[in-house]
Amino acid sequence: MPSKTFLNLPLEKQANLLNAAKREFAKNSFNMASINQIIRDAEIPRGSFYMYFVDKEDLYYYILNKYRMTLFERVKYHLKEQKGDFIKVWEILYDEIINYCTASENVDLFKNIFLNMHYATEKKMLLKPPIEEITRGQNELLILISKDLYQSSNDSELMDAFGLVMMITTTSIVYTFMNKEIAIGERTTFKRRLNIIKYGLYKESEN
Amino acid sequence: MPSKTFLNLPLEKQANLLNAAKREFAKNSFNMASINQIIRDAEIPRGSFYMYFVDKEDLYYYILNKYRMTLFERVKYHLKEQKGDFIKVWEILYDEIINYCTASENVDLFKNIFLNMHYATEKKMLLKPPIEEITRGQNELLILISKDLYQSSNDSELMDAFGLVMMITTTSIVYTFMNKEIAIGERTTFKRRLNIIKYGLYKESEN
DNA sequence: TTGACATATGACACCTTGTCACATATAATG
DNA sequence: CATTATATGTGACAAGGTGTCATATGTCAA
Repeated sequence: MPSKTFLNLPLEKQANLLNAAKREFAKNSFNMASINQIIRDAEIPRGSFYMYFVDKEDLYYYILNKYRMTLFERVKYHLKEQKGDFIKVWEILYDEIINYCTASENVDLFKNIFLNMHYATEKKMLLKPPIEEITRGQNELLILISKDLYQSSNDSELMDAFGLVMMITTTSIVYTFMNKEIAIGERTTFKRRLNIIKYGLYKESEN
Repeated sequence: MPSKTFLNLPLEKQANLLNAAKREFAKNSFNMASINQIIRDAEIPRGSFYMYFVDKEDLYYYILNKYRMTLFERVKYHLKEQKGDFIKVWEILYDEIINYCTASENVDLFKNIFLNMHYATEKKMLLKPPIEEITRGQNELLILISKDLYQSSNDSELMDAFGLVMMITTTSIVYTFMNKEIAIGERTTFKRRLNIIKYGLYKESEN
C-alpha cells in the first residue's frame, strides 16, 4: 500500500506517477520494469518515489488491486442481473474483460499483467488483507448466488465452484494474450470448458 | 537451452552448476535469484556461465523442462495403468506430486517454482518447441485416452478436457504451497472440483 | 518568531548483469 | 612434430539498477 503521503498528494500528481508506472509496466514485464524509468518519465526525484511506495512491488499491486476492486463490483452487478447464475456471469464477464483489456490503449499493459500473473500475486492480494475482509467479500457474493441452481447449496462448496469458474475464465483470457493463432479458437474452448462444468465430463451421470 | 559447450561438460560439472542453481532458486524466487550467487556457489567464473546459458531465464527453464519431461512420462505411465481414465490419472498424480515436492529436500525449490509459475512460463515452454513436437506429445496422450468414457470422443475436445483437469490439479497443488491453514483442506477441495468436472455443476442434466 | 512536523531531494554505496579482449586448451592437418 | 584452426576458460569493466540518508524546504500551530 502507498503511504499516507502519496494518498494526500493532489490527484493529478498521483495520476501522473501511476500513469508513468502503467506505461512502464506496459513496455516491460514486472521483472524488467525499472523504477528508474518510471521516475524519469514521471519527473519525480528518486527519494520521493520511496516516500510514496516501499518498492516496485508495492506500486504494482496497488495498481492491480484497483482493477481487482472494479472487477468485484462488475461481478456483483452481473450476479444481480443474471439472477444468481454465476456461470452465466463469467460468460458475460469474459467478453467484457476481453473487450476492455484488448482495447489498443490497454492491451500492452494487460498482456503483461495477465502473462506475468502468478500464484504469488494471488497470494499477496488474497492473504494480505485481514481474513475478515475476505469473508465479507465472499458473503457479499454468496447472498447473490441462487443456490437452487446447483447440485450443492453448501456455502463453502459454492464458493469453491465459483472460484473454479473464475479460474477457467481467467485462463481463457490469458490464452487470448498468448498468441494470435491460439486466440482465434479460444472463445470456443472457453464455452466448451464451461459446458463441462455445467454438465460433467463423464458419459453416465452417476449421482 | 544450454549451449553444446555445457552439454559437453562432464556430467559432474553440469550437476555442480545445476545444483548451485537449484539452491539459489530454492532460497529466492526467480526474480530475486542472482546469477552472481549461483556462480559464486558453483565456483565457476562469470564468463563461463554466459558460455553455457544465455541468461538466468535460460538456466531456469532448462531445469523446469527436465521436471516437465519426467511428469510427461508419469502421465503416460498412469494413463496405461488406469485404462485411459485421465481424471483418475490426475487424482493419483496429485498425491504423487505433493509427496515428491513437499519432501524436505525439495520443498523450498518447488514452493518457489509453483508460486512463481506464470502463464509466460507456460508460453515459453509451450510455444518454443516446434508445433510438430507439441502435436506429437498430444498424440502420444490421445492414443492412451479411452474415448468411450467421456461425453465427447472428439480429439480436440478431449485434449482440452485433459488440459482442464491438469489445470485444476496444478492449482490445487499450488494452493498447498500457499500457506498451511489453507493446505489442510486443499485435498478435499481438489476432490470436490474433480467431482464437478465428472458430473457437472447444474442440478438438471440437460444434454 | 520559533519550534515541531511532514515532505522533498539527489548524491552515494552497493549490487547486478552481460560483454569482450585475451589466455589457454584440444583437435586436426600437412 | 609444428602449425593452424577451433573450442573453451577467464575476470576486469561499463552500464545500469536499487534503497538510503543527510540535508533542505515547506507548513502550521502556539
